[in-house]
Amino acid sequence: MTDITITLYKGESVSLPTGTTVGEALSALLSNKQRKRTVAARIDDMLADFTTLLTEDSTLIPIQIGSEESLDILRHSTAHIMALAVREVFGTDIKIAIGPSIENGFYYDFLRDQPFSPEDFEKIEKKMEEIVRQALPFYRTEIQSSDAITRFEAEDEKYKVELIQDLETKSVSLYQVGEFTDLCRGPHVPNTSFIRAFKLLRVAGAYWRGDEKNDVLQRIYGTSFFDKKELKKHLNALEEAKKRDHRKLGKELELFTIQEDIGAGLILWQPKGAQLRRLVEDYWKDEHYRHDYDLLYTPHIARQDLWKTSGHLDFYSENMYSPMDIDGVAYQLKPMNCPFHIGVYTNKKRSYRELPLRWAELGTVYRYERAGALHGLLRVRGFTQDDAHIFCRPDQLEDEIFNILELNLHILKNFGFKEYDIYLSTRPEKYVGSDESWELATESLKLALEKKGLKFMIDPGEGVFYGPKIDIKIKDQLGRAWQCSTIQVDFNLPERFQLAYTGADNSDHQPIMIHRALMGSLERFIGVLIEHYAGVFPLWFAPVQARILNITDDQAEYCEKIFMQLRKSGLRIEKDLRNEKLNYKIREAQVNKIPYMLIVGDKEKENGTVTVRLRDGKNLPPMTIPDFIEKIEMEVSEGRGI
RNA sequence: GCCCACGUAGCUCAGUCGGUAGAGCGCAUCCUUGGUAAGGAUGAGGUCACCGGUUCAAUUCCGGUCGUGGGCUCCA
Repeated sequence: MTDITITLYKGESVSLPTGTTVGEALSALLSNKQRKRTVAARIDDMLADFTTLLTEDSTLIPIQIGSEESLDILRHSTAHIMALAVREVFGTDIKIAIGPSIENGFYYDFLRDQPFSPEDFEKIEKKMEEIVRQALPFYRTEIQSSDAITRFEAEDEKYKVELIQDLETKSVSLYQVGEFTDLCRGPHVPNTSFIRAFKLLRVAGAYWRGDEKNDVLQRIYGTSFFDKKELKKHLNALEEAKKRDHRKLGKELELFTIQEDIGAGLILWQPKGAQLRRLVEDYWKDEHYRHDYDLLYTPHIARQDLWKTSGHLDFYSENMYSPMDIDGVAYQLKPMNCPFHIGVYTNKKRSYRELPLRWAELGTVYRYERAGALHGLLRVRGFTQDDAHIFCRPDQLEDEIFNILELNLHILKNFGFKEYDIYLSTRPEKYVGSDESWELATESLKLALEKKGLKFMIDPGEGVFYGPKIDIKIKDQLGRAWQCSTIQVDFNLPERFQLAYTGADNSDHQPIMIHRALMGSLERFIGVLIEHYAGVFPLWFAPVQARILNITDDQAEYCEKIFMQLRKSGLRIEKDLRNEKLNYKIREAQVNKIPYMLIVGDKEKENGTVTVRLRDGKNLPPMTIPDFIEKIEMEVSEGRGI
């Protein structure tokens, strides 16, 4: 038998016989302690288990506990253990589909008539613990695809058969743990004892391969970690997310409500929420004006013919509401603002000298969303986009994109979002516009991103049919990503509406149109803001900035006076002069997350001051009303960043 | 839209194996005037989501509709 050289990445080498397993090689190369923390290895670009045979000189990168990859492997392995447990508890009549690791956990899809209940979860978890205790190894085998098909057909595992058929490979790998053998690419942890901390979280319906024409499967979600502390931390984070849920906080803080008799997906902004929204809107408008945009207002309905011209009736009608008849002419609610902005553009003949035109509007649109997709403020049927359209010349495109990115990040940063996932989506299979224009636009988007020094990923073929786009997902306090900003180049509408400007050569040219939204929609953005801040809004856009609390009725008159004084200065101020104890009033203001409590007793009344309590419990020394106003105004202008 | 679960007072929830319902918070009134996270008493609030069916009787059982939640799908 010949020897091969196995090298540890950035480490030493050993000479071992051909056919040595990865596990054996790692034992030779790593200390006992380190090997115990290793779950698999990377050989070149391939992931391998401990049982993988080494037949040529190789370099091993150990995958150790703590890395992203190790968690992926662990969770994938846990999914297998769950499937094994499910079949041990409920029998092999339950058919298995797929069970991958996902962000923060894993799932496995099963075909079973009855739904899984919480008691079932307990049984499955108990069985899983038993399996884990036995430290069962994962065995990998490679077999001919045809043999695998025969095998799974015999077991009546139709989903597995379908998967293998679609793979169209000669051979497939199988993993066996205990009595359970599954089609799987691997790798897995060496044995089940690595699975130390897991929990099944919920069950939900899912279609086989995500297609609603297929069988509905039951998907059990769970999560898994290498130690109990990490699991606990994760479960706490889930609890925290629940506490921050904008639907819950929206109700508690009286920001918005959705009512059954008004309609699903339609938001009613309550006074506090309306105030919050107004602040976001005003800030947005100010910033746009400062960045040389002009503001538009356009209607909510338009003649159906307009939507024919724009093409929305062809490619967007399933999202549009049925037409209404006005004097025998069909009108439809707008799902987008673009045709209206185009209407402003075509109002007169345009010269190359006036480009770029930057027009912004908080435009309310209505889109049909499937009932099951609706979700609080994040997915609704009527919403207001922070929309803008830029009409420019090709030579202006890159600068315009760059400027949009600047404004975009400036606004997001000011609202406290400092991390993003950025995607550049390129030409899809079906598209309109010339290849040269796609080339130019895609390149401009890319250059602008690079010039701004932004990291981005390319989503090949994921652009809209009318042009390439940049999508920005913002990361919130808990690290969750939300799709908000989008910048899209459009070759379609300028063509459909025959947009033109007169060039320096005195002939007509077609402008490039850019659609963009920074917050996406006010509804979604505010929903994300609520969760990001857990309802504890910074002073500059807190719906209520301060509340006056008197200690006894004796100070009521003085409180009324300073209330009006503060209100007139533009502060968002409330008063609580009820016949309640101070403790009680403080608690309530605290629960309402109000930034400042102005406490007024006899001392303050005599001195013409207020004592300021912050929502973190700290106290400021008594100050006069003008001093307090000045303090607030300073803090607000700092927050607004203008 | 599809699968599963759910819908009881303004809110959070309990309850009725079929005989029209309860708590806490909130609200109102009264007592209390108390300096940094809930003072006390009394009281008013419910077509038990809506529409049908079964039944002597339905909030409870059955069917449908609407809505909500977790997913699938889609997206601002």
